[in-house]
Amino acid sequence: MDSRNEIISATCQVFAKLGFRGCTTRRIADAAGVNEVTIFRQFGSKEALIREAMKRTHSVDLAPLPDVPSDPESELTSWSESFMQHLRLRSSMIRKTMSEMEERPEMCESASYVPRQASADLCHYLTALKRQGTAAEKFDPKTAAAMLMGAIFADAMGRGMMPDVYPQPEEKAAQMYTRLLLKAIGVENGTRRTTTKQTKRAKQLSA
Amino acid sequence: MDSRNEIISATCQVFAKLGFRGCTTRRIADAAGVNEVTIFRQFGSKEALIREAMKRTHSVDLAPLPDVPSDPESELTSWSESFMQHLRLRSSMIRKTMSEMEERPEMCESASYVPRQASADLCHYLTALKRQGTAAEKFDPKTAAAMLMGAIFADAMGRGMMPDVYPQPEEKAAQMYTRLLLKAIGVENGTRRTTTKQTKRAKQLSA
DNA sequence: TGTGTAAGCAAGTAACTACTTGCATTTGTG
DNA sequence: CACAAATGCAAGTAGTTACTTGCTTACACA
Repeated sequence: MDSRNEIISATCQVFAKLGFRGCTTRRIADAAGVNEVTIFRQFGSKEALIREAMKRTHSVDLAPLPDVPSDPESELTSWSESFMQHLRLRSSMIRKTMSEMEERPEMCESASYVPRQASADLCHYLTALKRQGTAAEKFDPKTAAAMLMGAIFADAMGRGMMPDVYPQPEEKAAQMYTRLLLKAIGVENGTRRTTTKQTKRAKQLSA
Repeated sequence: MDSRNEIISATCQVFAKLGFRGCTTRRIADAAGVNEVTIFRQFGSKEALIREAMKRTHSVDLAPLPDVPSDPESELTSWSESFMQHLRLRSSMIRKTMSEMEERPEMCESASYVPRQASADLCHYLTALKRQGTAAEKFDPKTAAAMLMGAIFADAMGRGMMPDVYPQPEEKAAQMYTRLLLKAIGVENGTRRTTTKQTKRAKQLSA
């Protein structure tokens, strides 16, 4: 039972580094400190192994977004920061998955779970802001959500390749995108400073 | 000289579909309708071939953005649309390139040329809007540029995989992101309707 | 103490990889 | 016509790939 986990986590590492074709059973065995045959005895085939490994990788704990918004700027900022952090930590894996998906559509299902969930959560929150009247402008929640998530996604994927194209400092980027979005939908940045508790929570989440 | 071009364009196709490791000399030869040895006689090695092919792929004609903004909404929208179209047409190639870049950093230079250029152009335009006073809000041009480009990039990369996450209809998406950004930086959508000529140009560019 | 299960090891299979060699054929040019 | 360069074809090299087989070792549990 122990070797099984060893193999799966090794598979994730190797796959993130080299993609499907580069993720050979030999390399997995070496990384896992396991004999190559053990892989086939445990999982039957390379494909089955990778399928199994993908299931584990694509699961997350995203920062929650309250049902009724009370401090949009700090709530949204901490959500953005946790989303950004999630993407950054998995950027290699995400790049590989996106690249293989056309050739192996079955990977799509598990891979798209997180962004789908994030989009739904964010849409729900933005809709609440709109209904509350906190957001003064007319806007389409789905478009606004796609814009914020897109900005964060592109930053997480592209900054390593071209750091000068993205805002500085890196740690403030999520906040800066969030503020821009809030302005776009007409949310005043009169952050309710009474809710220090919430600000605290935001900070610990982004850490 | 003809077989050379045939081989290079075949390489681009195969690479976009299967990535570096999947882009075998056998497959390239088949796609080019050429004997495999011809590849080695012409280019010496697979690596040299792909290097050559990448040079050709990563070149573009992006819609120009005027030095002095006159109709921000239509000008920016047509730019966004052409940028989106460019990304969509090359989405497979871009995905593969992004995936291989960690393993083959030499590909980065040619691949990052277009987004760098686009970012510089957009920043320049947004700065002009700010200086003009057309943009009422305080904002960082680089952040704003990264946000619009990020939204467009994520849409171009992700819509095929999860269409329900992105705004509908697809053809209006670039415009919707652009409008949101303009609101964020405080540009009134009082499009100067006198400049019908410009609107026309915008439409033909996006077609 | 005996037994079953999971693991290691060594070796081997058939297919595929990048790349090479030798020779025949085409093609454009003087 | 003659010559050279570009290409095709058939075959082969050495390495890698996914996956298999047969046999041995180690450990848990009864």
